[in-house]
Amino acid sequence: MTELSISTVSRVLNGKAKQYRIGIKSQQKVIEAAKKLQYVPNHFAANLKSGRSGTLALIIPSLNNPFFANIASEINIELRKLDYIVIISDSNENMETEKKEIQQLAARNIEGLIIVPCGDQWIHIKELENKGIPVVCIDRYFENLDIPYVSTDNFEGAFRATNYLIENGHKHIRCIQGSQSSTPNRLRVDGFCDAMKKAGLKNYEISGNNFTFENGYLETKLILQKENKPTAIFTFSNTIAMGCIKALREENIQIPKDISLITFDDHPYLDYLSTPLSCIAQPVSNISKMAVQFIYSKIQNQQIDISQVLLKPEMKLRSSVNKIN
Amino acid sequence: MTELSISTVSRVLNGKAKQYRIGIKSQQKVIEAAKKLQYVPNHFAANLKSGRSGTLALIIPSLNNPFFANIASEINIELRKLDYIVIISDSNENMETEKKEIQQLAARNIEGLIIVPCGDQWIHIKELENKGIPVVCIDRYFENLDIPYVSTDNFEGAFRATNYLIENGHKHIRCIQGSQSSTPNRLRVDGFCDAMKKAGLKNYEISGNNFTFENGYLETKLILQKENKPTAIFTFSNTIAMGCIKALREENIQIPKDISLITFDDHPYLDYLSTPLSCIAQPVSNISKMAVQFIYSKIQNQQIDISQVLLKPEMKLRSSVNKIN
DNA sequence: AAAATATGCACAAACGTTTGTTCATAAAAA
DNA sequence: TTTTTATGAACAAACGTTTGTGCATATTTT
Repeated sequence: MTELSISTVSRVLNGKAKQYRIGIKSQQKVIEAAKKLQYVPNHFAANLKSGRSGTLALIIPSLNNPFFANIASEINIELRKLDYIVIISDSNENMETEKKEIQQLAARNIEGLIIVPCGDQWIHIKELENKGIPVVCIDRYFENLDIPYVSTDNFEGAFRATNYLIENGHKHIRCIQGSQSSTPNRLRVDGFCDAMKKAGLKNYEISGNNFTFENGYLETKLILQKENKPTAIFTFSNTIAMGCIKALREENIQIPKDISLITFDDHPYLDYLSTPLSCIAQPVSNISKMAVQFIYSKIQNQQIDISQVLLKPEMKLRSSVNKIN
Repeated sequence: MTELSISTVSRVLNGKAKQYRIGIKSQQKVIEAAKKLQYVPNHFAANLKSGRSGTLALIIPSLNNPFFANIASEINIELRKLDYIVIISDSNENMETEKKEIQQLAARNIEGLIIVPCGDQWIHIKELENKGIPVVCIDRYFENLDIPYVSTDNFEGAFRATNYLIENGHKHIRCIQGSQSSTPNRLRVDGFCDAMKKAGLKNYEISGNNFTFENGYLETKLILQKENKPTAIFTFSNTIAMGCIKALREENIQIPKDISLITFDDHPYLDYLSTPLSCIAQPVSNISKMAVQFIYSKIQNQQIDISQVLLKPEMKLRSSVNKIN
């Protein structure tokens, strides 16, 4: 068609015309022909040769959780801007699934992985990194492991939320936590306990074991069984909060009249709940953008001095916390 | 390592041992060695040769919309079960983005595409199909085009919702619609108008032009400006409904005391809103599963007799519609 | 005018598999 | 024993690019 060799075409289309001194005329011929024929290069062949796949992977625990869906959306959009395609995997909060996904992804020569690890194991993740594939953790991460991460300052978030409750006169507070094996959860526990201790308060308890609706529902039911009900509940995720609200509603407990509620994670809907819910909002957009920046730097072998970052959360006060006494 | 040829290894690992009569012993050797060396085949090379990429694509208008996130999640999980990897793209409700994505995906030799088309153009989609890549539309689709689709029976959904309002004594109803270029929207309009006409009601109007929060907000504001306020509003999506609620709240209009509200699309949160919202719930899970089944059949060149399906929606009554007069 | 240099492009190897074919050897049939 | 058939595994081409190298031809320098 162009009567030019394959290599010439390849170089022009890859913008290496100058480097290989392809004449202007030839370039135009190639570009024209490519348009006319609607030529799309075969990525597989290209990648096979070049080793670059133009593909990144994102593993999150559940696309159904709006918090993660939000992250996925942001990351997806950011990476497209950089001309990467992203494969989104749903580990379903299941360690085995996560491991299998990573295996599969490795076979697809992904250039990097952004992951919200779903458990406390990290060997498989570290192994991937050892193969030279950059990894960045978001939201959940591993302290003392030299994998870059971007997350919220969970300690501070929990600390502030708890203090807010305390300032409003609450002395008996219950926490419903998520997965105990996750670092953010641990830090939230620490932040909560710290605030309570500093205030000299001892009437608190932490229960729960999962970032799920069910966990929130069940634990709240349990809390409501007891004689001595708390004046406030602090849930560690939006899913837990929803379960909690369901249980409270079933037992005819009013928020915040009977029990105050504050939660981690924001969502547009929270404004429209029967009682608009106060929360600790994580900087999802910035977390996503920074994670993308990290992975991109690593792919390009750029050194990044600081690669373990905690961003400040924002407390959004609505009307789910009552001032008492 | 195994002292066997590459081809033998390939065949064993691809389960074609029997077909090519590879001895049991050799098979074991290969499998052992593969394990020991943690061998992962290079998909690019494999796909280059075989033409099969093991990759499907999903294009949706916005991951941030819980309705689509839900679909994405379901489809993702279903396709993983079939050993496919799925690339999720966010067209951002933008036609140009959608076209570009399709181009990019084609270059990646996807074996099929499931898409929620974001506009009224379909040439680029048809072109993809003409290249031999199976396409299935979900939610939004094109009538009179022979591309398979799975969606909700939007006419019936709107018809039933409207009738429900009418049965509750509403005579002055306003609709806030989404993108007029989409088939589901058109059918919802039809369903709504049909129900009104059949009831002999003439006091209705349809406004709006987008499945967005802002559209819902703005149109509601406009509606509230008028002298003659409707007794009920019917929004055509969850996003529109949220915008509508915000506007109503700002103007101190109570649901359902002052104005009743019913919407398309369900969401767990709807139960916990200040006024739990009645809705037409789309069978998301079934839509997703059927779409996967369609695309899988087409990939395997199986004939499917019926490939354009509308599934029945479910009306979920909560408490946002008042009985009047 | 000859030599040196710059310019433009094609050749061919390589990437890591898959797969049709061939070839050797072992077992079965004649 | 010889011929036929079954069994097992290697050979080599091909997939569609990328990229190092080399060979002309054109241009500049001496």
